[in-house]
Amino acid sequence: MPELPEVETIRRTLIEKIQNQVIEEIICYHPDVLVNPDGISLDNWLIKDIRRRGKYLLFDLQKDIICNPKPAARDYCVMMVHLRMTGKLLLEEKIVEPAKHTHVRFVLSNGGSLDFNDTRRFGRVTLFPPGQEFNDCGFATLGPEPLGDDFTIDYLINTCKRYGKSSIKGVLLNQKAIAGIGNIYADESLFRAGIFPERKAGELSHAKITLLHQKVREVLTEAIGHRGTSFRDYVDGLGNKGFFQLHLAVYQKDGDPCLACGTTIEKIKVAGRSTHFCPHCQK
DNA sequence: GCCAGCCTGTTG
DNA sequence: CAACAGGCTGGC
Repeated sequence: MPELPEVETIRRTLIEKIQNQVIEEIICYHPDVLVNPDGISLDNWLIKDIRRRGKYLLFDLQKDIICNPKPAARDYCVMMVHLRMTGKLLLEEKIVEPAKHTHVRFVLSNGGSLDFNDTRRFGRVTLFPPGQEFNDCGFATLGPEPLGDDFTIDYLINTCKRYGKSSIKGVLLNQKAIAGIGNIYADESLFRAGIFPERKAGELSHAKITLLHQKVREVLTEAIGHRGTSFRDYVDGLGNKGFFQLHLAVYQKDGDPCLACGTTIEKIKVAGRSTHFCPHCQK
């Protein structure tokens, strides 16, 4: 479900509320969802920081030891959360009965909890010893952050060359090429850049790639500004919806007139995903 | 590349 | 009832 702007919005809502809180206990209600191959302790972790990389959230945890001048490696860990399609992280102010699809609960020192809830159960919470999060191969092979300095026009030109036979939409969705773009923002970026989603990446002119680079950053930045897209069930860490669905041009707009030219928006399948585009504006 | 598979829920 | 859903992996 959530793409970069949604995951970033969740990160921001959570860090404000629970940085420096202690996870007193991690309770797992469904064994598949919490992955802990190193048998990391499930209690008394101080939340030092919450970072995002692509669609992953990384919680930097430190053992809550009051006077410990020489912390050992086992006093630190990284908790990686991937929400996949329907995952949510929801703060509860008090301890309540776990919801139907709450699979992992983080009991907090403020008397509440952070609940990992995921209807389709594709998402995962994985615990790693410090620095070992790269053992998750999806994480290890992530491309650059599209809003970061490494995502340059030259990088996108070279990446389009490297994945030249693949559709440009396939490149945008490929997490090894660029981290964090999903189906909504791929379609919206391609509309703004005027590129037909099935165009081979290798055929695009440098001018078009430059425009796409700009539009990818523009769409993601605007979407973060609107706190993400709540198309079906996305909510942030406080249960609030985003607003970027009010600014979508093509995603889920098939049958509607294009706001730019009036041509009917179409829906096709590209790179295995439903794809929305304007046949007049996108070539 | 594509496509099934992982899951449950919603929509047509 | 079938088709589809914001993601990703692994097997051809």
